[in-house]
Amino acid sequence: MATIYDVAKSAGVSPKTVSRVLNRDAPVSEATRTAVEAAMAELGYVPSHAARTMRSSKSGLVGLISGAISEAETSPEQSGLPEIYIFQGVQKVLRAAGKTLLIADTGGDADNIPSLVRTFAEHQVEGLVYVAAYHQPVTLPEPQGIRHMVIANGFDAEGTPCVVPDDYAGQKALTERLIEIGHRRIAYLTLPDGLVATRERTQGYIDAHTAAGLEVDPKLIRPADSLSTSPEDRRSVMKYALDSVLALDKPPSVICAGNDRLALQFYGRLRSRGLRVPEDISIAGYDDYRLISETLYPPLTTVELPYHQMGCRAAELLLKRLSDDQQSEAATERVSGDVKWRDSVIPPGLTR
Amino acid sequence: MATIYDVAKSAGVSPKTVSRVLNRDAPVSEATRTAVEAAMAELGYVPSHAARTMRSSKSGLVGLISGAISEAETSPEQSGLPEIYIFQGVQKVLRAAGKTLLIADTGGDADNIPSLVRTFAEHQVEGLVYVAAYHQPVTLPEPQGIRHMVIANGFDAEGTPCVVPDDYAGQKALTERLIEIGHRRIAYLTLPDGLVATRERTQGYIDAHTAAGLEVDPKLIRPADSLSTSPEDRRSVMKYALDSVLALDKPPSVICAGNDRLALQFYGRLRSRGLRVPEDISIAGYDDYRLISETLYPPLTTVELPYHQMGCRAAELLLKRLSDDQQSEAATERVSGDVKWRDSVIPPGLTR
DNA sequence: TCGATCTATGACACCGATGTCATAATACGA
DNA sequence: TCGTATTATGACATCGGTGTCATAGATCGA
Repeated sequence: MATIYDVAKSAGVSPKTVSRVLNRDAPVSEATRTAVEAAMAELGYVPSHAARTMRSSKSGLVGLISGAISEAETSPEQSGLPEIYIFQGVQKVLRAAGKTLLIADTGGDADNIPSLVRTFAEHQVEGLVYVAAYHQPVTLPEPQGIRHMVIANGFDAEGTPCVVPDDYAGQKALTERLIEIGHRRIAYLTLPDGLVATRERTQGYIDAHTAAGLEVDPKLIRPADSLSTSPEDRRSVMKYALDSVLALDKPPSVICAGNDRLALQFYGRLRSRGLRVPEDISIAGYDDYRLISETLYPPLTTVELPYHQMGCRAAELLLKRLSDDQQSEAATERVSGDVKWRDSVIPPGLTR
Repeated sequence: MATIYDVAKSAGVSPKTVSRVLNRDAPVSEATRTAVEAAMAELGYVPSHAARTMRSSKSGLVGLISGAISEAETSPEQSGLPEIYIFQGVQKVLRAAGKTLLIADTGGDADNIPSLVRTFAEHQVEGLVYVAAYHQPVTLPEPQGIRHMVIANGFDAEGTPCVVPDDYAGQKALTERLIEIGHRRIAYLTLPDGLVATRERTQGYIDAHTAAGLEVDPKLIRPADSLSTSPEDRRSVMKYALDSVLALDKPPSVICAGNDRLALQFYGRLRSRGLRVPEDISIAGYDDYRLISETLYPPLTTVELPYHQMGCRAAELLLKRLSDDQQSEAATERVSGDVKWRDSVIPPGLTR
């Protein structure tokens, strides 16, 4: 690899002048600049980041850790997939700021984290982004010389800056629109009890009713998934929840599912019972997991989980901390996703 | 940050001795070693990778580029998701070898690639992994001073080493098992014409028949998806393919779908026609896209696309090239995935 | 007992950039 | 026309490690 000395010799100037051409940090005569640039092009010169890092002790690197950083034993979903959207968001923003992203995955074993952090420290990363698999509390390890950290899709007890989805607002917005088009019996078949998402979304569902002056029927709210690792258990919880609400005296005209995966299961079960979607009953999901929501027929009305956006915001939060340096007050940023209105929901009693 | 000099001073030895303790590349007396290690621990010393890189010109970094490196205008799927499994595989292997992974995403714009490659070159990456969105031909940019490259999930015309899924073997293995349990009328409703996967899998389907001494009925093979960007077009292709095979004089006893997404659509459409899965007709998918295959009821028999494995192999291929250095002959490595046998397939004519 | 060998350690230069300071050449104002 | 400010450039040290070579002591076989 050509160095700045090779370029200098080839252009007949000093290394320092080449450096000035590179960084435009001091005036260089037109003629010299041209000569230097020609030499760089001819030699295929690429500046060494390592040397720059050494001199400036600014590496231009940011680390990202994903995988098992959760407190929960098991994830309620075979997750991991949405993380890529977070990566992409983080990377896009960092790249625009001239940073480069280092990534590491714990491979499901949180014990790896200290070693990952150490590797990042050796590379002198300027900051670290932790990505949680789903909206949840996490415990971060000792920073080990890394000054700035942010959490994406999770939060911790120490008040580390973080970006989380606004589950409350999402379910509230969806519910409001359902009410608006006439639904009065809205079932909410949730993710497992105990999840942050379940808690927040349920509150959104309730508040939307209250705001519209409607009473909430607790019989319409049931968990349709469990944290069990047995698929059979989970399936039977799902069935039970669905059957329960359908068996009510006043059955729902629409079912909100805890996520698109549950919605997919509801499609199948409702059809096996001879119910048409949406003519006989409407369905809405959550996540906008497009492989499901756009593939189902009819396409699924759902609430987007703004993963990409969360990644972007997490990166921006980190960049702000890097430049401010002084520890600005901790921030929890809530990012809300749009309601994706598709054909699985129609006004009650309407046959298309 | 503490440096090797700080440690040396604190331990009362020379910097070089500290370096020896770090690298174990020369004998150091027990007493000195202990003193140095104590000093390192006390100061929280972390060696600077930048300094090492500079001295040794070995960065320990490997770059990964994903996103639009395809020749195809649009991906037939909203893809991107499986890439994360490839990432994880690559990262796992690299990490075990002491390398650190830099990632960048083109954000769908192939024009970004040269700039990404340059950034990687500045960081003196030792090699580069390109990840294609699906099994396809790709065109790589000029390496720009990067010596070693491999492609995961794709291949190019120049014979760059690459790792691809063994689509032929996958579909062949699935078809063989279907024949084995008694199916004789096996429909194959494929991904869009023109894809590598379609070509190879169809051949696998045909060869499985031939090997079993069965005739292939071309009416049973139809594309059920198109490269159109319009969801309506794609849906009507799917419907037409399904309706055609069902309307045959001798209709199929099992339908193989080009992927799990299509299988999901077939579940819905078959049920709307009053057909039960698998009692009236069996269905198999491809990809083992678990969010779909394990969520559907009955769970979907499908062929795994070994993304994780491909990532691992790609990284191993790269590592081998890094250590050999001499350009070993180009390799195309085919990785095959297992058939995941689930409840959506039963022998023909059998009612459970 | 003495040269040969080995062990443990340090001095010093160097990797490739860039900050600091010095200086020659040029421009400018009185 | 002369002193001062400005422009353009280079010499040199430095960032934090490690390769090379030198050297003081210890060990050992004859």
